[in-house]
Amino acid sequence: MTVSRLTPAVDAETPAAAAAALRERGLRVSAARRELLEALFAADRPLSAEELAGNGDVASAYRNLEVLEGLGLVRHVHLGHGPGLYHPAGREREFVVCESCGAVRAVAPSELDGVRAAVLDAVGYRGRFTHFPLAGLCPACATKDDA
Amino acid sequence: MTVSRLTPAVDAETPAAAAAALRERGLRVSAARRELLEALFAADRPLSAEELAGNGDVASAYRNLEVLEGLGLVRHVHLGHGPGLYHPAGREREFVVCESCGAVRAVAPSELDGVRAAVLDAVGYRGRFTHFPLAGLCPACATKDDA
DNA sequence: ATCCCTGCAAAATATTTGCACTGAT
DNA sequence: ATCAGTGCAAATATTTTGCAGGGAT
Repeated sequence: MTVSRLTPAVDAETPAAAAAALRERGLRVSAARRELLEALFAADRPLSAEELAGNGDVASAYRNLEVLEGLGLVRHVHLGHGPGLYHPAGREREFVVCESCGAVRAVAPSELDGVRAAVLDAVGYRGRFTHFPLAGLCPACATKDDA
Repeated sequence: MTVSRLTPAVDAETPAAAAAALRERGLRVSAARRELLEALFAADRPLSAEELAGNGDVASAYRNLEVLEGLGLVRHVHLGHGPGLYHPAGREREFVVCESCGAVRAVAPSELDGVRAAVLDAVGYRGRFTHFPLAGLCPACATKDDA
């Protein structure tokens, strides 16, 4: 998927709202999709396709997540070496990860505006930490200075 | 490898120096390792294990890169979804990648000290962009505002 | 001579794709 | 009734691991 990056977040706050968004586009709301959305919105953290598939088919989960991401209903983030992790796009979040202990902080984008300004100043890029997180050492690991 | 993150960079500037570092630790300098180091130091950009293996065995390339990384002679970076890319650790670099066009900037760590300060201020982490790059939109893509 | 390293095969992990059938509309 | 979506199998991509033979020391 390339289009997902170009699609603005759709602020669907519930599985029902997301289902409605699917129907609006002429897409179908199957049992698998309903269960996927249910799991997605119930979670308090980003989940892998495997976790989201539950009993169901993982390949379908990937396909459906791709569709939902294309519609801007869902996003995924890569926190380290594991599988991509999916979450509702409406919950606008950016991620900070500790490379030593793996601790993840999910923060509101506004919390990283100072970082964005510094990145712009340093290299001219507009920093975005939704797909790949900001990496570093958390306070505890930085103190241990073992990394 | 977990140890690689804990190992300081060794400033070997040539394949011969790296080979010497291997011998110092009682490790052997095989043809495969020599060729690997040759390719690694000759490259002007980080290369994948596959590229570095050339004709040789990819599994051995991975194993050897892991060893070299454990000694602090080599590092790898993940720029997007492809394979990890390896480069000599002596060339201290951090990476900035455009999520839209894939453009990569390799910069001296000092260029990102301002960013590090902002990250520390915002979330208390010590930013490090050697293993996972700083992600965002390059000036051209940010202007197109298509992402 | 020792034993680290190699090369091949196979497994593990993450993701994608082909295909025939089924179910949402 | 149509055709998007499902579930299974298989392919693809990246990386790791087991093993027996070979080469660096």
